[in-house]
Amino acid sequence: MPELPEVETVARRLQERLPGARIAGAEVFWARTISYPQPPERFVREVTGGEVARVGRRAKSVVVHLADGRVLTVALRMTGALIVAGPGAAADPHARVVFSLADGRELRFRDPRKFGRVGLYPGRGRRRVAEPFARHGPEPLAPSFSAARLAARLRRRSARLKTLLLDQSFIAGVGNIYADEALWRARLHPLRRADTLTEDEIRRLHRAVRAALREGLAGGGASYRDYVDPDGEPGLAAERMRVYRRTGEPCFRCGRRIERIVVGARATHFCPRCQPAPPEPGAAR
DNA sequence: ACGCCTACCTGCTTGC
DNA sequence: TGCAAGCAGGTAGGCG
Repeated sequence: MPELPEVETVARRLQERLPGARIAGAEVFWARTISYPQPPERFVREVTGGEVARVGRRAKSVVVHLADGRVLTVALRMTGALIVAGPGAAADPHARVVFSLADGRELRFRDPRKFGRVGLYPGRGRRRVAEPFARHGPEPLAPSFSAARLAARLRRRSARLKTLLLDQSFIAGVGNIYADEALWRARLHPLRRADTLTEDEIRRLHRAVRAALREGLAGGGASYRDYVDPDGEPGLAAERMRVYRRTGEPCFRCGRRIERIVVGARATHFCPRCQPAPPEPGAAR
């Protein structure tokens, strides 16, 4: 699933080739992909004529900043991909939204499972449209995301660590894969309650989240199967995962077999020795 | 605030 | 070999 490192990688690749491009038209093949504005015809009308200024990322969304200040947001969700196709490229049966660029290229949003969302929002300032990232938490890789800041947020919460890491209003950009990887790095059990962490454990978690995301980023965001970059190239395989989907395989740190449990309906992988169970009720093994 | 559930979706894997 | 069931999970929204 595209999480922060994958989305950031996509955004950087697009930043290399999209700025200056003018959107000559758009076609929507799956109406529900458009989150705003509605109906899709209005989205098409309003996006047409836009010029790409730069491409960035917020949370797990690619954010295309247009020259007039509006932003085109693309939430890749599970299987979404943004592809830059040259003139004459074969049609893609999974394309949900296709932007034709004035230079003859196409920017395609392909998304087999149709979970992804594309929106066009006014820039800051005027208008009272809900800002698309109003409820999102801090960016974990931002310099301002300090251990102290994380500590302050954790102390207020009693939820389980795994649940919190997946909560986009708590921290933006972490998904199921990097949540498990970060908890393994921090040697923290996924069911630990946030407000029970010691200062040292908080520091470990802070470091671990950032290290896991940075390593994913360094690998070109290659953590999942459906990933393709804007050239349509698949990422590297996910060999660097320490626990994710390694159920029954030995822990890289201690050799103990990795276990899989379900937390909040999400598959969760951890090492029962390195990540000791919380001494709370129901925390058997 | 939290946990739990359902819905949204389709492709891949698993099991018989 | 073929086919059906189940799994995968990001996020919104509803309920207790």
